[in-house]
Amino acid sequence: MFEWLRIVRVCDVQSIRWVLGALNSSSRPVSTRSAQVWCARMEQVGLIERVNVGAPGGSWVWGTYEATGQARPRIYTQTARHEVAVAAASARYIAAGFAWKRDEKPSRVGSHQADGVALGLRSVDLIEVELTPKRAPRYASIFSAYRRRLALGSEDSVVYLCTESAARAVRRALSDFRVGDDIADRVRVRVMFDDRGGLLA
DNA sequence: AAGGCACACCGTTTGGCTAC
DNA sequence: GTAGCCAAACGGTGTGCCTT
Repeated sequence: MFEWLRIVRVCDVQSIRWVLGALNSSSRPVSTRSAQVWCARMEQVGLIERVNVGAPGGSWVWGTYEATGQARPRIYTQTARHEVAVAAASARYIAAGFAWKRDEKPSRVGSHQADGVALGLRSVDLIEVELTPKRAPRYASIFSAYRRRLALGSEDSVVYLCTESAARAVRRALSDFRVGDDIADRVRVRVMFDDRGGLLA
C-alpha cells in the first residue's frame, strides 16, 4: 500500500478501497467503511495523513514522511485535483491486475512525460489523465513525442482518461493533426471523470 | 436590480455499533 | 475481519429577507 502511495503521492478514500481490494487479490474494492477503518488506523499510528476537502470520493490521503520518506504533498494547488484523479485511475488499473509506475522524466527536449505507465501481462500503456482541455498546438507536440515513443516499441498504446470536454479536445486534435492521424489507432480516449474530477460510474 | 447575510435542506462522508 | 445500519458532521446549494 505504501509503495503505491509513494508512487501516486496523494489519493482519495475511494482509491484506497480499490488498492486494498487488489492487495486481497480481488478485482473488487473493499467497502468504503473498511477503507475508512484502515485510514483511521494508519492515521492513528502516524503513517498517513488525511484531510476532508469535501470532494466526491472522500478525504484526500497521503503517506507521512515516516511511511514514505516523502514530504507532505501540496494539496491546495491546481495540480492536486489532477494528482488525485491520476491516483484514481491507477487504483483501478492495480485492481485490474496491472502494475503501475511513474513515467520517466523526459530525457530530451520535445519529449513528454505521461501521468503514469500501466504494465499489463500483454501490454504496456501510457496513461494520460486529462481534466481540462489543452490548446491544440500543445496536443500536436505531445502527439509527436508519443509517435517517437511508440515507434521505439517499448510501449503499446496511449490511453487518455478524460472529462467530457477534454475528450472532445483530444479527439479533435487526433483528427485535425497529421501526427494525430499517424498515432490514432494506438490511442484510446475514454470519458472517465466528471467536471469536478470525480470518477464516473 | 444587485449584493450580503442567515437559515434550512440535501447529499455525502465518517465513526460507533452490532451481527455474522 | 468485514458488512450493514444508524446518527452526527460537513460542504454545497437554494431561499427569503434586508440593505444599498
